[in-house]
Amino acid sequence: MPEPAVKLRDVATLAGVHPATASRALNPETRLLVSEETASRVLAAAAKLGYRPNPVARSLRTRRSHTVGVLIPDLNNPLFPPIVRGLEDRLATAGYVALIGNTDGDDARERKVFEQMRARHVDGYVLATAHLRNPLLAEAVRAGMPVVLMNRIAEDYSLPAVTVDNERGVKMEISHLVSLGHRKIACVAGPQDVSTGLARYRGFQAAMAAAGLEVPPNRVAFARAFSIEEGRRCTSEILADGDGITAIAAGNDMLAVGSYRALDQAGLACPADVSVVGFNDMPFIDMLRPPLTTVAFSHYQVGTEAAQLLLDRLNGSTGPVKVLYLAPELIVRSSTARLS
Amino acid sequence: MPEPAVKLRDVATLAGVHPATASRALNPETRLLVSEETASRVLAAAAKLGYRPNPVARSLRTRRSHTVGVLIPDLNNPLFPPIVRGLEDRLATAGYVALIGNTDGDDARERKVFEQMRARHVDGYVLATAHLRNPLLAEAVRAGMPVVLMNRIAEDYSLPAVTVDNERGVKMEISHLVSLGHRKIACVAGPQDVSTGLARYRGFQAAMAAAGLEVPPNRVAFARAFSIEEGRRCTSEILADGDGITAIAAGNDMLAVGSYRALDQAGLACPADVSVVGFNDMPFIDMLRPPLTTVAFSHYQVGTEAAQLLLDRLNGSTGPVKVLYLAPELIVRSSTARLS
DNA sequence: TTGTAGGCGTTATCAC
DNA sequence: GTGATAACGCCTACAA
Repeated sequence: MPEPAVKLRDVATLAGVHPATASRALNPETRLLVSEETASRVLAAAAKLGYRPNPVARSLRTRRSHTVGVLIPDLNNPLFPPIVRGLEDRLATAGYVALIGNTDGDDARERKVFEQMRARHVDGYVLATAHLRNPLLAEAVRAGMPVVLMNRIAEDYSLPAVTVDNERGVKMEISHLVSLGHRKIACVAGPQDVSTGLARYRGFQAAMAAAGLEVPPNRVAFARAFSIEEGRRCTSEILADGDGITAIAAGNDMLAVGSYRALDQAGLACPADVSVVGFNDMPFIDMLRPPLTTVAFSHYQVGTEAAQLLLDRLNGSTGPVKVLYLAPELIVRSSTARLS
Repeated sequence: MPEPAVKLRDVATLAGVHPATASRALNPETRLLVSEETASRVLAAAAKLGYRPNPVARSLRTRRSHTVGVLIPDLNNPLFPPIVRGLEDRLATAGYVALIGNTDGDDARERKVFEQMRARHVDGYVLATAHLRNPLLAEAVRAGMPVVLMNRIAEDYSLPAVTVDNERGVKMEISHLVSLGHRKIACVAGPQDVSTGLARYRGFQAAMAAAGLEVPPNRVAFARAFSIEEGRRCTSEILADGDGITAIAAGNDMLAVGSYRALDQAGLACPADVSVVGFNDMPFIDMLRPPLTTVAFSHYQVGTEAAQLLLDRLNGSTGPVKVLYLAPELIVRSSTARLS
């Protein structure tokens, strides 16, 4: 007995009005078109019957699904759950739901998911997939779909976006290391075809230059992915060079964990021999030994702000494109120590 | 220019057939009702125009949204991302998408999310919310909605479910500890109004009894939540009793981390003084110091199996209710050591 | 202020 | 095998 499902007509009948009138009474936007008395009669009838508008029929009519597509590389990356929650929570307050799609950093898969979402008539997209050049962007914009970027920005500032200020975050880390006496600071940079990888590497170079410090090429290594293994590999390479570095700035926390591994393997202690900093302050990273010094920002807020930016577009706001930079915060833990 | 959107009628026109015929040709289920020749003509026309069926219209007509509601306590719990991915991946192969709802363990919020999903006409539910007694279940079943449980089972086996064999997992841990010479084993149990908390506590008592070991009440503490802080509190209580325990079986990995903290505070070393085991083998738990001995199972598979169970129901399968117990695996790391 | 009528795009049920 | 027709539930010009 899958419940008869009460529809608008039933409400109208019970209230003794025409369905059209009931529709107007039920919709806050049009309620003022109806006499207060009938309106309350309709509302009462609806409540009594437990009426729930059929969103499918409504969507067919209004051509809005109240659904947004969210593309992320991988939900298993601990960075994303809080972001997604922020998104969903904020979207929910406006009656929207999120369709989550994982791309695994694979362009083909990304396109497929994108198309499936389009087929489902999502009203807009939130993209957190990080590859810098991406034809999807142009395509979505051309199709008139509202798009918001997360954790990356469009090179030409042509799209609304929310991201942490990566450059500033790295600068805070380098200042911290320098204040501890470190001079020979290495960089385990993230992939350079990814927005965050590039921005943080640039930030590193800028911060070092600002501190008047040299960065010989043998103190920089580029990871092919934000993974522990790549962090380990890059760090090992740098250590093998025998340049006597005393600190490592990793492109994110995962790479920093890889640095831990490499130091272990090389018989070096953190922070006694080498200090390490990460980026992101991802969940549980404070449980490591030693707890990692890193840059934090509100992941949840990235989600809520991105949702808000999209909702603004969805509501027809047509103002200038907003790009939000969230403030980074240096979290000093025990992976950094004064140079002795 | 939000693209004119090609519809069925356009395809029909181009193929020179009636929309109804085009519909039949396009739908694999009904294609055999149409001559092969016209079918291919329609298909060609559709391809040429880039036709995408409007799922909203289709849903209105067929009364199936190809959408399922997934209720979980909190996406930020690292256990869930892999489960959700398993779900989504499997559902996607059948053309379904998941709507994720976080309940935060709050019954009121759970009901709200449940209702919102119902309003969106989800075709079924996957519930991973853990509270044992839950009126939602009866309600959903009464409404004729397919429901599958994850990480818990219905007490009377009345609903399809996927879960790890908690009792067996705990038994493996206790056997492991006993084989290392431990006898005074404490239990930091999870909340008893939660399926996994209860099952693992029962498993603990059963395993201890089977090993012929006593469990005085002062060696058991019940956490009010699966949190680090509760694990710390419970462990501290047990330690304060001065009973000289040599091992702790925690209700899950978070509680085990709390045990680490409490041991630290008490000036005890793990595993030198006290061995600790967790449950779940959650992501990144192997990065702790010391790496945690725990019980693993495929989280991803929990998701895929649950999805499959639901799809079976959705496809009208009406066989007996299946309850799947995934095999647990003991992962021995460095938090357990031979009693010296 | 309220009723009428038509249509959103698709599919199910008839006829032919 | 194919075409015609109606209906899924709702919204919105337009008319009254």
